[in-house]
Amino acid sequence: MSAMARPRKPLLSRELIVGAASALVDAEGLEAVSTRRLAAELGVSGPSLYNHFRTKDEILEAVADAVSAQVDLSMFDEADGRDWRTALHDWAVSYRAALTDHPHIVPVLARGPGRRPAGLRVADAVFGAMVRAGWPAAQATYIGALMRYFITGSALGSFARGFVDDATAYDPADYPHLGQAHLLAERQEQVDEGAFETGVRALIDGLSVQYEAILR
Amino acid sequence: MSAMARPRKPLLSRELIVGAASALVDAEGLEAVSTRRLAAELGVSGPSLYNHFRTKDEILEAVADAVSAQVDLSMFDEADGRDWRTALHDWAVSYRAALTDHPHIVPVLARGPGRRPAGLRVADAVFGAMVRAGWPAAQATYIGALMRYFITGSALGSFARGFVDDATAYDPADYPHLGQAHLLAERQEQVDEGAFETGVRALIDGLSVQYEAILR
DNA sequence: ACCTGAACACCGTTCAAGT
DNA sequence: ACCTGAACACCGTTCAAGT
Repeated sequence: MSAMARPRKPLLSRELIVGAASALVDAEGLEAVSTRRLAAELGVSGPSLYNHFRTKDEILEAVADAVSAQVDLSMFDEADGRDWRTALHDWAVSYRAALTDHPHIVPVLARGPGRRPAGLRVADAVFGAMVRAGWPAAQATYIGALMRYFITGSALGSFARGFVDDATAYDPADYPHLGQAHLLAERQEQVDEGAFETGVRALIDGLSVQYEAILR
Repeated sequence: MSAMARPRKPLLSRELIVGAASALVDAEGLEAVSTRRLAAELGVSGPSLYNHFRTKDEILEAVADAVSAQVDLSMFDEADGRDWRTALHDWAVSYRAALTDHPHIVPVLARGPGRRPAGLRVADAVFGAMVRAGWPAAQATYIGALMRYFITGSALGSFARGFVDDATAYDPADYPHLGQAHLLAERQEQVDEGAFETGVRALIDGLSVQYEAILR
């Protein structure tokens, strides 16, 4: 025995590392993830991780990609036959659900699709479906982008979560219309849900107006 | 002379610190801001900052708030008389401009208004103007939230910036519709601009539909 | 009150050494 | 190939000491 430097079977793998990192992020947040802590969780020493990932950031990117992989894309299948409006709405709901399931990784996801395979698959599916529905390529690109803006923005900056649960923080002399802002903290999810649903509906209704104009 | 522990006039102030931090964030990004580095920029030692702010995070919050303070709110003045649609659009453009002027601080801003005075002033102005225009309080809350989602999401996750400028990164077999994705990196600002303008227009058009329905 | 240097408990990452 | 401990150059924050 003694100083077991290399076992015959690898102790780690990318999958193992991503799994432990995901669990740690979900349980304790992004700040809890240090290479030493993550390695300890896996029963190895810190530098071992560098045999499988080049940087800590690559590990977090992989965690984010695993979340993107949970987004349902079946509504964009050619065989599905859903109207582009319905498909876009259902996708937005599925996307948001994936993000609110793993809120702590959203800041990483919000940086853009980058090189993450699942994130790119999402962008590809939306673009393809919009083009098939008759949108010009340029607008299809815009739609993929703007939906992403809204969905990640909503998951990241949850409006209500942004307010502090403390009446004294909001002097009515300073903010005449926010008298009950501290109440928002209590009704957090309701405000988030309502704003999200209202926004998705508005976006799709508004896009419909442009769609009709394009088809004359 | 020798070990000057305390001068008769303070070397630092909150304003001085926020100014130096803003400059550093703009020039080199969030990661460049360490308490030691920031202090060096101000000609003092690291721990000095803790006489004026309780944590480094409070300094970054103050930097974010200074950006919020640059957002034009005059379109929401009662005397301005602009239609709520026009006011919302003009405000969104002003808000986005403030964020793209200081892109590195957006991740901090996107966390929500929290206790930042200028951020709260923005939320207050939007809410007040929507209520005055005839929106019920609940919808006015939603509108403030969803516009913020979209604007910060757009500033944060700039779609095009998210793609890598490297043709080999995107195998057409994996992403059948993203064949020219690497081209997006070149047309970065154009895609961002187009997606933002399309999205704002869609949001406001869609809200108009709901507005008409509410007024019967 | 406001600054200092020293110290504490951390970081991400590199690297020679082991099997 | 894959793990280790030691080391490097950092972190944010606390605190006693100085004026």
